[in-house]
Amino acid sequence: MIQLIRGVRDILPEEVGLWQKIEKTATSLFENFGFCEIRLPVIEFTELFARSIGQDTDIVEKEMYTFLNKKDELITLRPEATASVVRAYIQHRLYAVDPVQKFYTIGPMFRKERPQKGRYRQFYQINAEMIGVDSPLADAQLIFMLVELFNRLSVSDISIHLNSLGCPECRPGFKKTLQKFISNTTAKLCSDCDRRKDKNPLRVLDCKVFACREAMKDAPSITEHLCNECSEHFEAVKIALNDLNIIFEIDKRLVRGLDYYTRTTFEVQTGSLGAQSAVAGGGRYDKLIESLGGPSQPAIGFAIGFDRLAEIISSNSVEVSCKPDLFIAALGEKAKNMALKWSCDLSLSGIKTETDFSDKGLKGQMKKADRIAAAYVLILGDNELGEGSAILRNMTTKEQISVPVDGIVENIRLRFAENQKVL
RNA sequence: GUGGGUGUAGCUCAGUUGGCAGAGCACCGGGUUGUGGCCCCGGUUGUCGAGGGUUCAAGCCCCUUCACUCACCCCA
Repeated sequence: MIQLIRGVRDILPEEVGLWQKIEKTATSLFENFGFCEIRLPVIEFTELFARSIGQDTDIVEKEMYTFLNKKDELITLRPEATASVVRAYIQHRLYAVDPVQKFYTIGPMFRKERPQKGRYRQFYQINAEMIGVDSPLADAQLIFMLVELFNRLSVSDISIHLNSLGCPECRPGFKKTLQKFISNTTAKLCSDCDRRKDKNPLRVLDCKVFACREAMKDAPSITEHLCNECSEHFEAVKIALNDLNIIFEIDKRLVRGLDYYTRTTFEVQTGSLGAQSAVAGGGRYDKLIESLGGPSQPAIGFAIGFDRLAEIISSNSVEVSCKPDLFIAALGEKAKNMALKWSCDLSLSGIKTETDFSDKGLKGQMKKADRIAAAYVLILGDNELGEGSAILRNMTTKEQISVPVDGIVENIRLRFAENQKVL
Protein backbone atom coordinates (compact mmCIF):
# COMPACT_ATOMS: atom_id res chain seq x y z
CA MET A 1 0.00 0.00 0.00
CA ILE A 2 1.22 3.46 -0.82
CA GLN A 3 1.07 5.62 2.26
CA LEU A 4 1.27 9.32 2.64
CA ILE A 5 4.55 11.15 3.00
CA ARG A 6 5.92 11.72 6.45
CA GLY A 7 4.67 14.88 8.09
CA VAL A 8 1.71 15.47 5.77
CA ARG A 9 -1.82 14.38 6.45
CA ASP A 10 -5.29 13.99 5.06
CA ILE A 11 -8.13 16.10 6.36
CA LEU A 12 -10.95 13.54 6.28
CA PRO A 13 -14.59 14.47 5.61
CA GLU A 14 -15.60 14.34 9.26
CA GLU A 15 -13.01 17.00 10.03
CA VAL A 16 -13.60 19.16 6.98
CA GLY A 17 -16.83 20.61 8.39
CA LEU A 18 -14.83 22.21 11.15
CA TRP A 19 -12.23 23.52 8.71
CA GLN A 20 -14.95 25.08 6.58
CA LYS A 21 -16.50 26.67 9.62
CA ILE A 22 -13.18 28.23 10.65
CA GLU A 23 -12.57 29.41 7.12
CA LYS A 24 -16.00 31.02 6.76
CA THR A 25 -15.77 32.68 10.16
CA ALA A 26 -12.35 34.12 9.38
CA THR A 27 -13.02 35.29 5.86
CA SER A 28 -16.29 37.04 6.67
CA LEU A 29 -14.73 38.72 9.70
CA PHE A 30 -11.65 39.85 7.81
CA GLU A 31 -13.74 41.17 4.94
CA ASN A 32 -15.81 43.20 7.39
CA PHE A 33 -12.54 44.80 8.44
CA GLY A 34 -11.71 45.67 4.85
CA PHE A 35 -9.31 42.87 4.01
CA CYS A 36 -9.45 41.36 0.52
CA GLU A 37 -8.48 37.85 -0.39
CA ILE A 38 -5.32 37.28 -2.38
CA ARG A 39 -4.38 33.85 -3.75
CA LEU A 40 -0.72 33.10 -4.13
CA PRO A 41 1.43 30.30 -5.52
CA VAL A 42 3.00 27.79 -3.17
CA ILE A 43 6.36 27.96 -4.96
CA GLU A 44 8.63 30.95 -5.26
CA PHE A 45 12.27 31.56 -5.99
CA THR A 46 14.31 30.59 -2.96
CA GLU A 47 15.87 34.03 -2.88
CA LEU A 48 12.56 35.60 -1.88
CA PHE A 49 12.54 33.69 1.38
CA ALA A 50 16.26 33.93 1.97
CA ARG A 51 16.08 37.70 1.73
CA SER A 52 12.87 38.24 3.68
CA ILE A 53 13.00 35.66 6.46
CA GLY A 54 16.74 35.98 6.83
CA GLN A 55 19.65 33.85 5.63
CA ASP A 56 20.72 32.93 9.15
CA THR A 57 17.35 31.80 10.46
CA ASP A 58 16.63 28.14 11.11
CA ILE A 59 13.84 28.23 8.57
CA VAL A 60 16.11 29.20 5.71
CA GLU A 61 19.14 27.29 6.92
CA LYS A 62 17.57 23.86 7.29
CA GLU A 63 13.80 23.77 7.14
CA MET A 64 12.86 24.65 3.57
CA TYR A 65 11.84 22.34 0.75
CA THR A 66 14.16 23.62 -1.95
CA PHE A 67 14.64 22.16 -5.42
CA LEU A 68 16.52 22.95 -8.57
CA ASN A 69 14.29 23.39 -11.61
CA LYS A 70 15.29 22.55 -15.16
CA LYS A 71 16.76 25.98 -15.69
CA ASP A 72 19.00 25.45 -12.66
CA GLU A 73 17.09 27.97 -10.58
CA LEU A 74 16.51 27.37 -6.90
CA ILE A 75 12.84 27.24 -6.05
CA THR A 76 11.23 26.63 -2.67
CA LEU A 77 7.88 25.47 -1.38
CA ARG A 78 6.81 28.50 0.64
CA PRO A 79 7.48 28.20 4.39
CA GLU A 80 5.25 31.20 5.13
CA ALA A 81 3.04 33.62 3.25
CA THR A 82 4.14 37.14 4.09
CA ALA A 83 7.06 37.15 1.67
CA SER A 84 4.77 36.20 -1.22
CA VAL A 85 2.19 38.82 -0.27
CA VAL A 86 4.88 41.46 -0.29
CA ARG A 87 6.29 40.21 -3.59
CA ALA A 88 2.84 40.43 -5.20
CA TYR A 89 2.33 43.92 -3.76
CA ILE A 90 5.59 45.06 -5.31
CA GLN A 91 5.41 43.14 -8.58
CA HIS A 92 1.91 44.30 -9.52
CA ARG A 93 2.56 47.80 -8.22
CA LEU A 94 -0.51 47.59 -6.05
CA TYR A 95 0.81 50.60 -4.17
CA ALA A 96 0.44 52.82 -7.23
CA VAL A 97 -3.28 53.37 -6.76
CA ASP A 98 -3.17 53.30 -2.99
CA PRO A 99 -0.17 52.36 -0.87
CA VAL A 100 -2.55 51.09 1.79
CA GLN A 101 -3.55 47.54 0.95
CA LYS A 102 -5.09 44.91 3.20
CA PHE A 103 -4.91 41.25 2.25
CA TYR A 104 -5.85 37.93 3.68
CA THR A 105 -4.88 34.54 2.30
CA ILE A 106 -5.39 30.92 3.27
CA GLY A 107 -3.32 28.00 2.16
CA PRO A 108 -0.66 25.38 2.80
CA MET A 109 2.90 26.14 3.90
CA PHE A 110 5.82 23.72 4.00
CA ARG A 111 8.63 23.22 6.46
CA LYS A 112 10.93 20.22 6.64
CA GLU A 113 10.85 19.70 10.37
CA ARG A 114 10.38 16.57 12.42
CA PRO A 115 6.60 16.29 12.83
CA GLN A 116 4.95 16.36 16.22
CA LYS A 117 1.66 17.39 17.75
CA GLY A 118 0.42 20.56 16.06
CA ARG A 119 3.32 20.66 13.66
CA TYR A 120 3.24 19.19 10.19
CA ARG A 121 5.46 19.48 7.15
CA GLN A 122 2.50 20.68 5.15
CA PHE A 123 0.48 22.91 7.40
CA TYR A 124 -2.13 25.56 6.79
CA GLN A 125 -2.18 29.19 7.71
CA ILE A 126 -4.63 32.04 7.56
CA ASN A 127 -2.70 35.27 7.01
CA ALA A 128 -3.80 38.86 7.26
CA GLU A 129 -1.47 41.63 6.19
CA MET A 130 -1.96 45.38 6.32
CA ILE A 131 0.53 47.31 4.22
CA GLY A 132 1.11 51.05 4.19
CA VAL A 133 -0.09 51.96 7.66
CA ASP A 134 2.37 53.09 10.25
CA SER A 135 -0.02 54.04 13.02
CA PRO A 136 0.00 52.07 16.29
CA LEU A 137 -3.79 52.13 16.03
CA ALA A 138 -3.47 49.73 13.12
CA ASP A 139 -1.53 47.34 15.35
CA ALA A 140 -4.30 47.46 17.91
CA GLN A 141 -7.02 47.00 15.32
CA LEU A 142 -5.31 43.99 13.81
CA ILE A 143 -4.92 42.36 17.22
CA PHE A 144 -8.53 43.20 18.01
CA MET A 145 -9.65 41.46 14.83
CA LEU A 146 -7.55 38.42 15.67
CA VAL A 147 -8.96 38.19 19.17
CA GLU A 148 -12.48 38.56 17.81
CA LEU A 149 -11.91 35.56 15.55
CA PHE A 150 -11.07 33.44 18.58
CA ASN A 151 -14.18 34.76 20.32
CA ARG A 152 -16.40 33.88 17.39
CA LEU A 153 -14.96 30.39 17.36
CA SER A 154 -15.57 30.10 21.11
CA VAL A 155 -11.91 29.55 21.87
CA SER A 156 -11.38 30.88 25.36
CA ASP A 157 -8.23 29.24 26.68
CA ILE A 158 -5.86 31.76 25.10
CA SER A 159 -3.59 34.61 26.08
CA ILE A 160 -2.16 37.49 24.08
CA HIS A 161 1.57 38.10 24.39
CA LEU A 162 3.02 41.39 23.29
CA ASN A 163 6.48 42.79 22.80
CA SER A 164 8.38 45.32 20.77
CA LEU A 165 11.61 44.49 18.97
CA GLY A 166 12.60 48.03 18.12
CA CYS A 167 13.94 49.11 14.78
CA PRO A 168 17.33 49.28 13.01
CA GLU A 169 17.96 52.47 15.03
CA CYS A 170 17.73 50.94 18.47
CA ARG A 171 17.95 47.15 18.16
CA PRO A 172 21.72 46.93 17.40
CA GLY A 173 22.45 48.91 20.54
CA PHE A 174 20.30 46.61 22.61
CA LYS A 175 21.97 43.56 21.08
CA LYS A 176 25.33 44.85 22.28
CA THR A 177 23.97 45.58 25.75
CA LEU A 178 22.54 42.10 25.91
CA GLN A 179 25.74 40.48 24.70
CA LYS A 180 27.64 42.35 27.37
CA PHE A 181 25.22 41.10 30.01
CA ILE A 182 25.57 37.52 28.78
CA SER A 183 29.36 37.58 28.69
CA ASN A 184 29.44 39.03 32.20
CA THR A 185 27.13 36.46 33.70
CA THR A 186 28.78 33.64 35.57
CA ALA A 187 25.90 31.24 35.05
CA LYS A 188 26.31 28.41 32.59
CA LEU A 189 24.11 28.53 29.50
CA CYS A 190 22.99 25.48 27.60
CA SER A 191 25.04 24.51 24.55
CA ASP A 192 22.47 25.94 22.15
CA CYS A 193 22.53 29.33 23.83
CA ASP A 194 26.29 29.23 24.02
CA ARG A 195 26.30 28.82 20.25
CA ARG A 196 23.71 31.51 19.50
CA LYS A 197 24.74 34.16 22.00
CA ASP A 198 26.98 35.83 19.41
CA LYS A 199 24.90 35.43 16.28
CA ASN A 200 21.46 36.07 17.71
CA PRO A 201 21.58 36.99 21.40
CA LEU A 202 17.86 37.79 21.43
CA ARG A 203 17.12 34.10 21.12
CA VAL A 204 18.82 33.40 24.44
CA LEU A 205 15.96 35.31 26.06
CA ASP A 206 13.59 32.80 24.53
CA CYS A 207 15.35 29.64 25.77
CA LYS A 208 13.25 27.18 27.74
CA VAL A 209 16.12 25.54 29.62
CA PHE A 210 15.77 26.30 33.30
CA ALA A 211 19.38 27.33 33.82
CA CYS A 212 19.18 29.79 30.96
CA ARG A 213 15.95 31.27 32.22
CA GLU A 214 17.53 31.74 35.64
CA ALA A 215 20.61 33.30 34.10
CA MET A 216 18.51 35.67 32.00
CA LYS A 217 16.10 36.56 34.78
CA ASP A 218 17.66 39.98 35.30
CA ALA A 219 18.68 40.49 31.71
CA PRO A 220 18.06 43.92 30.23
CA SER A 221 14.69 44.29 28.59
CA ILE A 222 14.44 45.53 25.04
CA THR A 223 11.40 47.61 25.86
CA GLU A 224 13.60 49.71 28.09
CA HIS A 225 16.14 50.25 25.34
CA LEU A 226 13.88 51.38 22.54
CA CYS A 227 14.54 54.63 20.76
CA ASN A 228 12.04 57.42 21.34
CA GLU A 229 9.99 56.72 18.25
CA CYS A 230 9.72 52.99 18.94
CA SER A 231 8.98 53.58 22.57
CA GLU A 232 6.18 56.02 21.80
CA HIS A 233 4.79 53.65 19.21
CA PHE A 234 4.77 50.75 21.67
CA GLU A 235 3.10 52.86 24.37
CA ALA A 236 0.42 53.91 21.91
CA VAL A 237 -0.26 50.28 20.95
CA LYS A 238 -0.73 49.38 24.61
CA ILE A 239 -3.08 52.31 25.23
CA ALA A 240 -5.13 51.49 22.15
CA LEU A 241 -5.42 47.86 23.19
CA ASN A 242 -6.60 48.90 26.62
CA ASP A 243 -9.19 51.17 25.01
CA LEU A 244 -10.43 48.18 23.03
CA ASN A 245 -10.58 46.08 26.23
CA ILE A 246 -8.03 43.61 24.92
CA ILE A 247 -6.29 41.81 27.75
CA PHE A 248 -2.63 41.18 26.99
CA GLU A 249 0.64 40.62 28.76
CA ILE A 250 4.03 42.09 27.98
CA ASP A 251 6.39 39.26 27.17
CA LYS A 252 9.95 40.45 26.79
CA ARG A 253 11.01 36.94 25.83
CA LEU A 254 8.77 37.07 22.76
CA VAL A 255 11.46 37.35 20.11
CA ARG A 256 10.28 35.28 17.13
CA GLY A 257 12.41 33.63 14.54
CA LEU A 258 12.07 35.77 11.47
CA ASP A 259 14.52 38.56 10.82
CA TYR A 260 12.07 40.94 9.20
CA TYR A 261 10.11 41.84 12.32
CA THR A 262 10.37 45.35 13.74
CA ARG A 263 8.57 47.05 16.61
CA THR A 264 5.34 45.31 17.64
CA THR A 265 5.34 41.52 17.82
CA PHE A 266 2.58 39.42 19.30
CA GLU A 267 1.51 35.85 19.77
CA VAL A 268 -1.70 34.09 20.72
CA GLN A 269 -0.84 31.22 23.02
CA THR A 270 -2.86 28.31 24.29
CA GLY A 271 -2.25 25.71 26.93
CA SER A 272 -4.01 22.90 25.11
CA LEU A 273 -1.48 22.00 22.45
CA GLY A 274 1.29 20.31 24.37
CA ALA A 275 4.61 21.92 23.67
CA GLN A 276 3.28 23.98 20.80
CA SER A 277 1.89 26.99 22.58
CA ALA A 278 1.57 29.44 19.69
CA VAL A 279 -1.63 29.27 17.68
CA ALA A 280 -1.17 32.61 15.97
CA GLY A 281 1.64 35.11 15.72
CA GLY A 282 2.65 38.22 13.91
CA GLY A 283 4.14 41.64 14.04
CA ARG A 284 5.36 44.68 12.18
CA TYR A 285 7.76 44.45 9.29
CA ASP A 286 8.30 48.08 8.43
CA LYS A 287 11.51 47.58 6.44
CA LEU A 288 10.70 44.42 4.51
CA ILE A 289 8.95 45.94 1.51
CA GLU A 290 11.75 48.36 0.83
CA SER A 291 14.39 45.68 1.30
CA LEU A 292 12.66 43.53 -1.34
CA GLY A 293 12.84 46.37 -3.82
CA GLY A 294 9.47 48.00 -3.22
CA PRO A 295 8.52 51.43 -1.96
CA SER A 296 9.31 52.33 1.62
CA GLN A 297 6.04 51.27 3.20
CA PRO A 298 5.44 49.99 6.71
CA ALA A 299 3.35 46.88 7.29
CA ILE A 300 1.97 44.58 9.93
CA GLY A 301 0.41 41.15 9.74
CA PHE A 302 -0.26 37.88 11.46
CA ALA A 303 -0.55 34.20 10.67
CA ILE A 304 -2.91 31.76 12.33
CA GLY A 305 -1.94 28.11 12.51
CA PHE A 306 -4.98 26.50 10.96
CA ASP A 307 -4.12 22.95 12.02
CA ARG A 308 -3.51 24.06 15.59
CA LEU A 309 -6.69 26.12 15.71
CA ALA A 310 -8.73 23.18 14.40
CA GLU A 311 -7.05 20.96 16.97
CA ILE A 312 -8.02 23.08 19.96
CA ILE A 313 -11.56 23.62 18.69
CA SER A 314 -12.19 19.96 17.95
CA SER A 315 -11.15 19.10 21.49
CA ASN A 316 -14.13 21.27 22.42
CA SER A 317 -16.01 19.26 19.75
CA VAL A 318 -18.11 21.24 17.35
CA GLU A 319 -20.69 19.12 15.59
CA VAL A 320 -20.84 19.71 11.87
CA SER A 321 -22.81 17.15 9.95
CA CYS A 322 -23.51 16.22 6.37
CA LYS A 323 -26.50 14.01 7.05
CA PRO A 324 -28.84 13.44 4.12
CA ASP A 325 -32.38 14.75 4.18
CA LEU A 326 -33.76 11.87 2.20
CA PHE A 327 -32.76 8.29 1.45
CA ILE A 328 -34.44 6.53 -1.45
CA ALA A 329 -34.84 2.79 -0.88
CA ALA A 330 -35.66 1.23 -4.22
CA LEU A 331 -36.34 -2.46 -4.79
CA GLY A 332 -35.93 -3.97 -8.22
CA GLU A 333 -34.51 -2.70 -11.46
CA LYS A 334 -37.45 -0.56 -12.55
CA ALA A 335 -37.67 1.13 -9.18
CA LYS A 336 -33.93 1.79 -9.13
CA ASN A 337 -34.10 3.54 -12.47
CA MET A 338 -36.85 5.78 -11.17
CA ALA A 339 -34.87 6.38 -7.98
CA LEU A 340 -31.88 7.48 -10.02
CA LYS A 341 -33.91 10.13 -11.83
CA TRP A 342 -35.63 11.30 -8.67
CA SER A 343 -32.45 11.52 -6.63
CA CYS A 344 -30.75 13.59 -9.31
CA ASP A 345 -33.70 15.98 -9.53
CA LEU A 346 -34.05 16.28 -5.75
CA SER A 347 -30.33 16.86 -5.29
CA LEU A 348 -30.50 19.66 -7.83
CA SER A 349 -33.32 21.28 -5.92
CA GLY A 350 -31.19 21.46 -2.79
CA ILE A 351 -32.39 18.41 -0.88
CA LYS A 352 -29.51 16.21 0.26
CA THR A 353 -30.53 12.91 -1.28
CA GLU A 354 -28.84 9.53 -1.00
CA THR A 355 -29.64 6.40 -2.93
CA ASP A 356 -28.39 2.85 -2.65
CA PHE A 357 -27.86 1.18 -6.01
CA SER A 358 -26.91 -2.21 -4.59
CA ASP A 359 -29.17 -5.26 -4.54
CA LYS A 360 -29.80 -5.04 -0.81
CA GLY A 361 -33.24 -5.95 0.46
CA LEU A 362 -35.45 -3.40 2.12
CA LYS A 363 -34.13 -4.26 5.55
CA GLY A 364 -30.55 -3.70 4.44
CA GLN A 365 -31.42 -0.37 2.86
CA MET A 366 -33.33 0.78 5.93
CA LYS A 367 -30.30 -0.13 7.97
CA LYS A 368 -28.09 1.96 5.76
CA ALA A 369 -30.54 4.87 5.91
CA ASP A 370 -30.41 4.64 9.67
CA ARG A 371 -26.63 4.48 9.77
CA ILE A 372 -26.16 7.59 7.68
CA ALA A 373 -28.84 9.30 9.77
CA ALA A 374 -31.20 10.15 6.94
CA ALA A 375 -34.18 12.16 8.18
CA TYR A 376 -36.64 10.59 5.72
CA VAL A 377 -36.80 7.49 3.58
CA LEU A 378 -38.71 7.13 0.35
CA ILE A 379 -39.61 3.48 -0.26
CA LEU A 380 -40.34 2.25 -3.76
CA GLY A 381 -40.96 -1.45 -4.43
CA ASP A 382 -43.22 -3.68 -6.50
CA ASN A 383 -46.27 -3.04 -4.32
CA GLU A 384 -45.87 0.71 -4.65
CA LEU A 385 -45.18 0.56 -8.37
CA GLY A 386 -48.42 -1.38 -8.80
CA GLU A 387 -50.33 1.34 -6.97
CA GLY A 388 -48.50 4.18 -8.70
CA SER A 389 -47.24 5.54 -5.38
CA ALA A 390 -44.26 5.49 -3.03
CA ILE A 391 -43.99 5.51 0.76
CA LEU A 392 -42.43 8.47 2.54
CA ARG A 393 -41.28 7.58 6.05
CA ASN A 394 -40.20 9.89 8.85
CA MET A 395 -37.30 8.07 10.49
CA THR A 396 -37.70 9.78 13.82
CA THR A 397 -41.46 9.46 14.35
CA LYS A 398 -41.91 6.32 12.18
CA GLU A 399 -44.90 8.00 10.53
CA GLN A 400 -45.30 7.20 6.87
CA ILE A 401 -47.60 8.27 4.09
CA SER A 402 -48.25 7.29 0.51
CA VAL A 403 -47.12 9.75 -2.17
CA PRO A 404 -48.28 9.44 -5.79
CA VAL A 405 -45.51 8.75 -8.29
CA ASP A 406 -46.96 11.35 -10.62
CA GLY A 407 -45.28 14.66 -9.77
CA ILE A 408 -43.43 13.09 -6.85
CA VAL A 409 -40.30 15.23 -7.16
CA GLU A 410 -42.32 18.44 -7.03
CA ASN A 411 -44.42 17.04 -4.20
CA ILE A 412 -41.38 16.23 -2.07
CA ARG A 413 -39.67 19.46 -2.98
CA LEU A 414 -42.64 21.43 -1.70
CA ARG A 415 -42.80 19.41 1.51
CA PHE A 416 -39.13 20.14 2.25
CA ALA A 417 -39.59 23.78 1.33
CA GLU A 418 -42.19 24.29 4.02
CA ASN A 419 -39.77 24.77 6.90
CA GLN A 420 -38.81 21.12 7.17
CA LYS A 421 -42.35 20.17 8.19
CA VAL A 422 -42.17 17.33 5.73
CA LEU A 423 -44.29 14.84 7.54
C1' G B 1 19.15 16.45 12.92
C1' U B 2 18.84 14.29 18.52
C1' G B 3 16.21 11.47 22.39
C1' G B 4 11.91 8.58 24.61
C1' G B 5 7.29 5.74 23.71
C1' U B 6 4.28 2.74 20.40
C1' G B 7 3.35 -0.67 16.00
C1' U B 8 -1.49 -7.39 16.64
C1' A B 9 -8.69 -7.43 12.49
C1' G B 10 -11.84 -1.48 9.54
C1' C B 11 -11.48 0.94 15.01
C1' U B 12 -9.95 0.44 20.42
C1' C B 13 -6.87 -2.93 22.42
C1' A B 14 -5.65 -8.09 25.22
C1' G B 15 -2.04 -11.88 24.20
C1' U B 16 1.16 -15.38 30.61
C1' U B 17 7.83 -18.84 31.39
C1' G B 18 8.47 -18.87 23.46
C1' G B 19 3.63 -23.75 22.26
C1' C B 20 -3.11 -23.63 17.21
C1' A B 21 -4.05 -15.58 16.42
C1' G B 22 -7.93 -13.27 20.59
C1' A B 23 -11.96 -9.76 22.78
C1' G B 24 -15.20 -5.57 22.37
C1' C B 25 -17.05 -2.35 18.77
C1' A B 26 -17.99 -2.12 13.51
C1' C B 27 -19.48 -4.90 9.19
C1' C B 28 -22.44 -9.08 6.75
C1' G B 29 -26.42 -12.79 7.23
C1' G B 30 -30.56 -14.89 9.92
C1' G B 31 -34.59 -14.62 13.74
C1' U B 32 -38.73 -10.84 11.12
C1' U B 33 -40.35 -13.48 2.77
C1' G B 34 -40.99 -5.60 2.32
C1' U B 35 -39.49 -1.43 7.20
C1' G B 36 -33.90 1.01 10.68
C1' G B 37 -32.46 1.64 16.06
C1' C B 38 -33.16 -2.58 21.11
C1' C B 39 -32.66 -7.96 21.73
C1' C B 40 -31.09 -13.10 20.33
C1' C B 41 -28.25 -16.50 16.99
C1' G B 42 -24.49 -17.15 13.38
C1' G B 43 -20.50 -15.41 10.11
C1' U B 44 -16.32 -12.55 7.73
C1' U B 45 -12.07 -9.82 8.70
C1' G B 46 -4.85 -10.62 9.86
C1' U B 47 2.07 -9.98 5.57
C1' C B 48 1.15 -9.75 14.30
C1' G B 49 4.83 -2.72 10.48
C1' A B 50 9.03 -4.84 7.20
C1' G B 51 13.68 -7.75 6.70
C1' G B 52 17.04 -11.01 8.88
C1' G B 53 18.81 -14.13 13.16
C1' U B 54 18.32 -17.78 17.50
C1' U B 55 14.97 -22.16 18.18
C1' C B 56 11.89 -28.43 17.10
C1' A B 57 8.70 -24.03 17.59
C1' A B 58 8.81 -16.60 17.62
C1' G B 59 3.35 -11.80 18.13
C1' C B 60 6.79 -12.74 22.42
C1' C B 61 14.06 -13.28 22.51
C1' C B 62 18.33 -10.78 19.39
C1' C B 63 19.89 -7.49 15.23
C1' U B 64 18.52 -4.13 11.30
C1' U B 65 14.98 -1.05 9.18
C1' C B 66 10.40 1.73 8.43
C1' A B 67 6.22 4.24 10.22
C1' C B 68 3.48 6.66 13.91
C1' U B 69 3.78 9.51 18.31
C1' C B 70 5.71 12.77 22.12
C1' A B 71 9.67 15.90 23.35
C1' C B 72 14.25 18.84 22.03
C1' C B 73 15.73 22.50 18.23
C1' C B 74 12.59 25.96 15.89
C1' C B 75 7.96 27.78 14.76
C1' A B 76 1.75 28.94 13.24
